[in-house]
This record gives sequence, structure tokens and C-alpha cells, in this order.
Amino acid sequence: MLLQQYNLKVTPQRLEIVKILQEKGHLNIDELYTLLQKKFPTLSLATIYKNINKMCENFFVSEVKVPNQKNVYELTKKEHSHIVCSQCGTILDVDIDTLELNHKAQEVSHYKIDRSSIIFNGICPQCLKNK
Amino acid sequence: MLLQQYNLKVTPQRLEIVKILQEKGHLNIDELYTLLQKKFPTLSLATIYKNINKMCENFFVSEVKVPNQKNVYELTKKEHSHIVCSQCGTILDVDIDTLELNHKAQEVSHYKIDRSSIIFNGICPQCLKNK
DNA sequence: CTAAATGCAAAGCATTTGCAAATAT
DNA sequence: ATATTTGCAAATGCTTTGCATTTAG
Repeated sequence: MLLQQYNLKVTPQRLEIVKILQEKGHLNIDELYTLLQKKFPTLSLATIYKNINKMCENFFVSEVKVPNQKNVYELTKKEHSHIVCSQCGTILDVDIDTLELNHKAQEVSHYKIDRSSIIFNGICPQCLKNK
Repeated sequence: MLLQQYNLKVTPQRLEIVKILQEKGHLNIDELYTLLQKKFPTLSLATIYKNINKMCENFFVSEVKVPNQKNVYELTKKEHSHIVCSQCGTILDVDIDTLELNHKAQEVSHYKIDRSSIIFNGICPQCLKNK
């Protein structure tokens, strides 16, 4: 199982967290809590915090900081960017090659750049229709 | 004065906030508080929060969300990106043209993209030297 | 003169911690 | 068998609110 490879013991609660993240993609703590409670009515917020923190430390999960929203969490995958709908808040993954971009930033800044995270801001097709 | 154009009354405290932001570029709430107290020993954290919040609402100041750091604030200027040193935390502004990038994201996603914020992660020249 | 800003204390949330019991390996 | 995880309650920490006083326009 995936979890073990990240030094995380496999518990029912964690399995459910993984399942939810797989299905929904990006969730904040409260959304996770609400969904998890359906299956584990006694599950406490503290457990979620402990788990998500540990999963982030171990790079099994990644935190995404979105403007004007609570932080959301996703299963760590191949580097990618995010598009946020400023209307409805939906977050979409998108594959954008950032190599060239990183190079440019490196030239300009003389920093040694190894990663970049991009958040695009726009309006999703659904919200565009509803206007 | 700048502040008035953003519907912000000019107070000594605010002037000092502006001055500090101009000089230091990016600061979190606590750093601002520490610096402001030098000039205004009675100044309260609540005042800073109120001011920064108002300044953000009025787009006079912008919030920057940095991975693994507290949010920092800067005077709103022409769109630009940020480079964060993963060693010492220093944040640098950098001018990167994002037009092409936004186009690409728009094509891939079918969102109507109007802005993007990029955070580069790397090591600053200073920290590179100290190795 | 009026509306807004300041500073204090208190309130409100979000997150973390400590600990006993339960669980995974 | 041991170390980790869970869930609860309590503690901490960060941010906001209410209110009386002061200040800006």
C-alpha cells in the first residue's frame, strides 16, 4: 500500500483520507472533517490535523495555498499548477511546463531555482456559461 | 499622498507602515509589529490587523502566501512574481512576463485566465556562497 | 462636526498538545 | 512487544470584535 512507502502506518482513518483525496482532489481541513465523519462519527479534528501534518511532513500529501481561501490538501503527484475559479472557488490541476520559466527566473535573480508553484486565477467554463 | 487615493485616512501609524513596507518589501504581521513598536510603543496588534486588512481590501497592500511561512504583505505594485530562498527565507521580487503562460493555461483548461501568481523556490546567492 | 482610527480587553476560531486507551507492525 | 495512532479535553496562538477615546478631514 502507498501509505507504508511514506512511513505512515495504515489505519482505517488514513485509508479514508486517501480515498477522499483521490476522489475529490483538493480539500481543506473542514471539508475533510465533514466527509470523514460520515464513516467515522467519532473521528476528531485533532486526528485530522495530526494526520495531515504528518502526511505533509512525509511528502505524501501537499499543501496548496490559495488566495482568499483556506489551505487545501492534495495527494502529492508530479509537479503541476493550479487554476482557481474566482467565482465558485473550484480548483483545477493543470500541466504546464515550467522549465523555461524557472530558467528565466534563475537568470534574472541569480538564485538557484529548483521549483515553482503557479496559481492561475480565472473563471471556470461553468461560471462563464452562467452569465 | 498615496494613502488617500485608496480611501485610507492618513495617520502616523499608517505612514509608518507604508515607510516600513517601502524599505523592507515583504513583512509578516509580527515583523511589522516589532518594527512599529519602536516608533509607537503603545501600538497594538489589533491596530495592525485592522490596518493591514483594510489596506488589502482597498488593494493598497497585497498579501503574499509563501509555502512554509506566515503570510507576508507588500505594497501593491505592478504584477510580479516572488522567489523564496528555501534556506534563509528571503523573498525577492522578480519581473517575469506571464502573458504567454496564461494563454497556455487558458487553452489547456478552458478557464478564462486573467492573472497568475508564481512563487519560485530556490537558494539565494548569499546562501549559495555559504556552502 | 462627523466618520474613521486607535488601543485595550475580551471574545472567537483554528490548531496543537498531553494523555490514556486502542491499534498496527 | 513496541511504537504509533486515536480521540478527548485542555491549552495555545492567532485574529477579530466591541467599545470608549482620540484623531483626521
